[in-house]
Amino acid sequence: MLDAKFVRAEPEKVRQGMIYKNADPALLDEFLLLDEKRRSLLVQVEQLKAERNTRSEEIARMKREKKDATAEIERMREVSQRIKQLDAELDEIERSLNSVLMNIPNLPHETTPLCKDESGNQILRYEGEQRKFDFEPAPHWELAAALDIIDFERGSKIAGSGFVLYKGLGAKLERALINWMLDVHTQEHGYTEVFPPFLVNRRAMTGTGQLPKFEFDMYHTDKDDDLFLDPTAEVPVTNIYMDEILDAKDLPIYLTAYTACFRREAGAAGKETRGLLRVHQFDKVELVKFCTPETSYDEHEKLLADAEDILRRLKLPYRVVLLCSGDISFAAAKCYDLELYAPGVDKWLEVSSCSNFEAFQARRANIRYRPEPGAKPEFVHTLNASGVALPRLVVSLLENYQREDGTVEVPEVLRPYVGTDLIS
RNA sequence: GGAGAGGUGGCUGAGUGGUCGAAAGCGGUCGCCUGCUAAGCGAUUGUACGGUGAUAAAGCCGUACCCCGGGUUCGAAUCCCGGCCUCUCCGCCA
Repeated sequence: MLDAKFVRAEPEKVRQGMIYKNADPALLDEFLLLDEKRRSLLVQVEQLKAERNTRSEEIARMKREKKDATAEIERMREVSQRIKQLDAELDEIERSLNSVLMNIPNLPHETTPLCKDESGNQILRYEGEQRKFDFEPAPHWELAAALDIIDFERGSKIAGSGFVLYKGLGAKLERALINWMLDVHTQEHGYTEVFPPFLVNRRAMTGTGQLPKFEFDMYHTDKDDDLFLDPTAEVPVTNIYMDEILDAKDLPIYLTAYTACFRREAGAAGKETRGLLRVHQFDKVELVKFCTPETSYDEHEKLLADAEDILRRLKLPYRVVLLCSGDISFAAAKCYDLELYAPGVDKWLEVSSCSNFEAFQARRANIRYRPEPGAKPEFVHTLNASGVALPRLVVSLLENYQREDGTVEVPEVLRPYVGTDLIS
């Protein structure tokens, strides 16, 4: 969330940012009104409480001196009643205030293009060679079915549409990609591997910004547990340091994690979701960084490079897109997308979002650091990138590495992990 | 799942209704001392919110916070209820 003091001091900046992020600025007006109310009520309650405290001391003194305090106690009863009333009112206002603030998005960074829809996205560059085919490239679902490495029908049978059963070398390819990506990030990019819970509680989900706005997008266990399935490893990993004060000398912290990711993707169906393009459960290797505000935009560029490195080593054609204000997520200030080309479906597929959240998540999750010993704690900046998401990577890989006979070559870097150079 | 113990400041740990934002120690910061290091001496040392200060800072004032949420009471770290978490023992289980 945004800093309430900042919102109060610079409402017009907030309003502009909200408009460009397609948020309703009425929320801002509501905030300002409630904030005003809260402060005037707070002053009243605190005065009464100050009175209660001094009179309470007085009563204690009288009792010690064995004097009769009945009259004083009688008057205190009224004061306490009044406090109880005002406290209840205040509590309600604070609840609404908080809920309003939680629904105000992060503001776009100055380098994020301002535009209300995706037409403002900027394709920064194309990388890698587009393969020239001398035959018609098949879509991945045909390749996978013929090779018997992915069984879409049986996945649906046991869980529902959007759930995939990998089989044989398909399963092994999935595992190989996960292991290889983790190895690259830990051994060459300086990340520490973590393996977090796949379910998280409401607090964690709120910390990274998925809640309260997007509850409907997530799988949720019953009311007794009130747990959510990770939609991305960003959630458990970013919240590792929830309510902690980190030491400045430990920053930046680089973490990488594999998790399965679960998304309801409600309402999505049809052509865009065929095969592996959009599924309810998928694997992903995630990169998460915690750093100081001064370094976060440098770290953001490095993060992008780390994610890109995966695609480069696999020798797949991709492009880098700078997202505009209207297309970046609720919690992000700036975001690059990496899109892989898939010749079988002839599409650019998003396989990574590389975002800087600045202090937005840290403020919600209460993740701070002490710039130097004795100094006041400040909020860290958090960043994350997919490094990368598997299904669409597999799509691009199968479709780019296919041969005319329907077999698929294994990219060189993966051969030690898959144990073969050809899927046939 | 059953039985028990417990959750207090950055950490350890005292505190069973008013004089407690909380003893003591450790750690941190500043100063002194010391040829260096270690030790020693003195002082200081939580956070949030609000008021005032010029909706700058310092300062000053106030309120809240002893796991969380309720309750009892004129008054709660302390008593009562619910929840969460940790530990020990038993049971169950991969």
